[in-house]
Amino acid sequence: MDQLSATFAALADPTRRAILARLTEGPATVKELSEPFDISGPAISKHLRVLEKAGLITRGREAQWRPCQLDATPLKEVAVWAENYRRFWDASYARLDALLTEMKETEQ
Amino acid sequence: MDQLSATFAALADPTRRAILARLTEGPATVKELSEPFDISGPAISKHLRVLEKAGLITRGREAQWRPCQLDATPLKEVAVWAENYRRFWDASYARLDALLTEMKETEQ
DNA sequence: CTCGTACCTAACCACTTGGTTATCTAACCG
DNA sequence: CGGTTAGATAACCAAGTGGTTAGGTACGAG
Repeated sequence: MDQLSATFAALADPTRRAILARLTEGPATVKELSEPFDISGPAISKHLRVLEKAGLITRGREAQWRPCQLDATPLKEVAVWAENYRRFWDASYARLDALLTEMKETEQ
Repeated sequence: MDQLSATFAALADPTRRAILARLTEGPATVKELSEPFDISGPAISKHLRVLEKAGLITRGREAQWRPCQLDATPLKEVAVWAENYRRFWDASYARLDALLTEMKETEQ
């Protein structure tokens, strides 16, 4: 699985997006991350492994805690990818696009 | 499944992203979309249904053809979502963020 | 009407996913 | 040492995914 696919797949789950949102406030332990959710510890562990494999979090080791930290680098790729479609949702961008196309045509 | 999750899930497959990329060049029939891939028609149909359910394409009806057209609206939500994490990958944005936080603190 | 083309649905298969419970390791605390 | 806490792993299950083949529908051409 390529990097972008892994990132999109990781982001497809609301629980994992919520975990990422929580990590914007700073590092957290597995226990802390699991607090807001009504699911078991192992389920959280699985989500964290998916996030880790996608490169969205990094994990440390402090005594019996394994603190998680956000790594947003893959999200930059997501933003860049999505931006390539901006002209298809942004009307003003679409007009600019059409104008540039027209200019290119009259040029020839 | 919420809209954003459906969109991310749809984008997690490279074949579906390739279909979207093809559709930026204009509408296409199912046959045309399946050409570049070495998979069966029904497999393409399934991908198109996923994209349709995610609101990423719309489908028409022209005789025996079912032309597909890109609808990038959900991608705007993706871009907006990702942009919220910009300060975590963009160093200069992070410095600006820190500065604003500092200003807010001294304000009080 | 018949044939070919475009496309869909149905049924099936292997694999993955998101969850569970039960069990294990590792570290701190008395 | 023994007990508690944090967390991972294993085994299992139901549901979903991505693919297949077979067969059906709808339309245009001859």
